[in-house]
Amino acid sequence: MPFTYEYPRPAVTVDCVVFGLDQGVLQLLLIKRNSPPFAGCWALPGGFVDQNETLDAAARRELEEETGLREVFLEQLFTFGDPGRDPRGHTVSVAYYALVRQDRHVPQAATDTSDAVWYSVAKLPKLAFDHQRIISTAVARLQGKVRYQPINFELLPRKFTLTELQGVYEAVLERALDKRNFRKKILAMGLLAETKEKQQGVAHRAPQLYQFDAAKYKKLTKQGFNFEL
Amino acid sequence: MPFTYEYPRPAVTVDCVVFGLDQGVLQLLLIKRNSPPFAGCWALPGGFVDQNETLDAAARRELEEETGLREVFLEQLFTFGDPGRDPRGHTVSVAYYALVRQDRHVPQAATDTSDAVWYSVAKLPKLAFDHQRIISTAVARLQGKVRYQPINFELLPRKFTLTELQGVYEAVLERALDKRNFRKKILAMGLLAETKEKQQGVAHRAPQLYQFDAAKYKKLTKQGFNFEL
DNA sequence: TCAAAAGTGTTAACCATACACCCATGC
DNA sequence: GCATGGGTGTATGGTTAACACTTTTGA
Repeated sequence: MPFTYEYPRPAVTVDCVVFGLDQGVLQLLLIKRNSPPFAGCWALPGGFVDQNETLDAAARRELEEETGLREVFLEQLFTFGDPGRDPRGHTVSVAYYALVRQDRHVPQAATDTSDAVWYSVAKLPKLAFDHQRIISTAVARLQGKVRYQPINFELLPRKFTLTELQGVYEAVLERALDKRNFRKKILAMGLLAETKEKQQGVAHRAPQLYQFDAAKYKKLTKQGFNFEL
Repeated sequence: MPFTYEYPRPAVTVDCVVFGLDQGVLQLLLIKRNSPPFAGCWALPGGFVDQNETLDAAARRELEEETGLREVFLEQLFTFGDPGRDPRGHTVSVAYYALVRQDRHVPQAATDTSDAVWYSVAKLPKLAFDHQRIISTAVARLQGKVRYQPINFELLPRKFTLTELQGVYEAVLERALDKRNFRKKILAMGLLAETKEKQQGVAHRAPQLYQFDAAKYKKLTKQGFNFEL
């Protein structure tokens, strides 16, 4: 069933840069393309925006369809619309980035069409379209955002150790941080609540588990509090 | 001449939030709409993206067509795509924000169709579509960006006094800054070059005029320098 | 008892803030 | 000579950065 308009329209798609963490290494979820263009290449999960669908909804739908992931942290990144970026014709892509908790990682191998695979951000394969550029934009955004918004928690399980948290910052920022200073600072903010649990089954002193207190963060933010590194 | 596609496509537009400065007050450039929907309402300059046109090019083209402004600072802001935002049908708008130098301000009253008028950001009229929301997003972005990128210079003439520059920061951030600390900090960065000129014809000590040294900024940035407030 | 990571304080350098008076100019 | 904004320095408190050893646990 064809759709006709008085003026030409570019196609509108969404693409998702999905960040995850494995063994303290920043990973990205990619999809193997089965059909042209770029058949056999790796690409970001994404697809066309449906009629009367919000952009956020389209991104979430495509993410679930292609990777099985849902209820993740998702934010709009940037819109890419260079005419040459898709050989099939003028396509405007609204890019999103997502952060996936470590314990939800597993991309249901089940999803019919596609193999979704985690790749270390440091060693990405050749990518379809301008997806390499989208990823670079996403990494830069994440590095910037992490300094003034507590979003790194979205990459860890609900309960985590301070060392794990520090590891996320180090993975994202690509530099080492001082352990004592990091703990001092992050605890001084009062956004972490100790749980009564300690990590089990490690061959060394069992570390304390903490939880991020989102309600407290919201409250402090309203009072003009500023999260900083 | 109709254009036909296999699947429905939203229309794609660009909208520009144009910031200017008048007597130290932050202003916005708005267009009076002549035709429905929202005839008689004020709106952001903008329009449809042409076939095989980049988004940036579309934004610049619309800006020039509707306001006569060209060669301004222009950056992508955010993309708004809620299905209800345009009563004519599903329309995705890629919003941009622009900063206009004070000495280029004058929106050629000449541009045929439209009256473009500067409004103080503090006292905006009722706006068409979701343009109020786009503007709020732009103001928030500008306030954030100004702290870590030297973009405020784009709102001043090429040569300006430190008091003028401080005024821009105060207008954008909506709070007073300490004169001595501001000067110390901004001069310490070494991004301002004294010119040999002083401001003329003022009924008090003639202030020194400065210029922003973009080349130096670029060089320092490459070396890892970080502009901060 | 060894290996492995957890946890913990102090000091010194730097940076941010607060604050008030004299200066040059045009009218 | 007066009104107007331009221009300048210091002291204090707070923040960041650098740095090493003891503790707990499981194997």
